[in-house]
Amino acid sequence: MKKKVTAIKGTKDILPPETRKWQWVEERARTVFERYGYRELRAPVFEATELFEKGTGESSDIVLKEMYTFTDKGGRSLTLRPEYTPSVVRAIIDHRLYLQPRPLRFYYIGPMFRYDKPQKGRYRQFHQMDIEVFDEKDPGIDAEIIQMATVLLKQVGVADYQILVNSVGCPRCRPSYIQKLREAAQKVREKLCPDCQRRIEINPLRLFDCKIETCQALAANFPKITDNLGEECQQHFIQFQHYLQVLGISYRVEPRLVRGLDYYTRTTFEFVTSALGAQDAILGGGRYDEMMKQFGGPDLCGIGLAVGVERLLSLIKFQPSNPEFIYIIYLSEEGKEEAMKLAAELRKEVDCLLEYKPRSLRNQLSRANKLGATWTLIIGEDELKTGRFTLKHMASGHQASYSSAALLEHFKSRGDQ
RNA sequence: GUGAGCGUAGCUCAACUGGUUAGAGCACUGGACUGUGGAUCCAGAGGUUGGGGGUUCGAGACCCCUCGCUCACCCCA
Repeated sequence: MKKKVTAIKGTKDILPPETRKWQWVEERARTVFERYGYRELRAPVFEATELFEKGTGESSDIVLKEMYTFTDKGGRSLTLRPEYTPSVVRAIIDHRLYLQPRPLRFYYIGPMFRYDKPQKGRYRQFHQMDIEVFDEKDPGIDAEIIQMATVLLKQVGVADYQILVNSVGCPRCRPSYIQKLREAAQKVREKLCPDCQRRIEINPLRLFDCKIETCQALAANFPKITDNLGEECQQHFIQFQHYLQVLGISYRVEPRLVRGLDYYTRTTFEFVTSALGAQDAILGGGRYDEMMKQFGGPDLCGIGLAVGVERLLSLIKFQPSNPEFIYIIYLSEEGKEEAMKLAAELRKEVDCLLEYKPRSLRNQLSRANKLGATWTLIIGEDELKTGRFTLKHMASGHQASYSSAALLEHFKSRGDQ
């Protein structure tokens, strides 16, 4: 093999027939999102780097080490979006969308970019289906979003998952909790692993995530965020869970569920599965009540979720079948011209494939068979003489002759069914 | 960024302890077969064994470097 030009690390070509599966999932997602009142908002794939530094958060792993950042010819620092939420917030402020009747609901399906080391279920270009709600502080919406996600999963035939929920508090109650947690960890610092010792300063919430047994045992005695929420956050969390129960959704409170984005407040949640390897989250999200304000917009709260399309697809066994089509066969120049005209007509009603390499009848039938044609339409000497063309159903071998008008009528009535 | 495993034809894989000109199945193209496909048979095309260096009379195999893929850590979709 000569020097290869390949897709770059962590990116993938999505080829037919795999693309059918994507279209199928995307279509179902759109239908569900629209049904819950969401409308599509398409933002650019790149933004000012600053948007993510402020939005996603300077201390998040995403901003610290995972962004595709570059300088354009005008000297601006731009970044391929690693997530969607800051872009929507920016668009809302940009276009004063908050002046429209609120709450606002948007969805989007598209690629995201993170400079991560690729592994199972994790790519540098990956795709998310994302929904966001602004200016709805009632915990009912938190529950509704989760209920909608269960509907989406059901629509695409995914059943093997668990719902984890948590509350991470807000800027009023979280700092004092973090302080408490740090103090508890400091007392047993010597017994913790080096990683955990670093976590005490950097990200104490991660102390609960350590895989080492001794650390886990110690962490079990650390104070939990869910026991240290402020009054309002506490009420929100209780109500949220109440509404989940009202909607008949089973879930597990997981106080360790922190999520890597700095901006979350109160509700966070994740849908996990055992079928994905180490990257077990198929969908995740939460509330970000402070973001809009931080960008100088109005003080509107927000909540959203992102579904990982690759991860979702890897759980879906189903492969949609190819649509039916006619492979048109001809045997002479005169037949070719008739075939071209007929194909143009028939395509108003049915998929047609016409090929231009001269082949024998046998050869063309063989090719039609390989390509999976539902029917072949034969235009040979006899057909040209009589003006009646032979339509052959490939699976059964049954064939019959039709005038061109009758053919069109035949497929038109099929389409109406 | 750290660690481990793996790189032979488009795909799946062979090639003994290092030993001729690196093979097979599937797929592809053509033919047997000039108006009836799926089957069978024949033929063709397809490789710098990821790349570079080293050891050796001799390397697909052994050693070093490098690139790529995969999985895991961190973190996340």
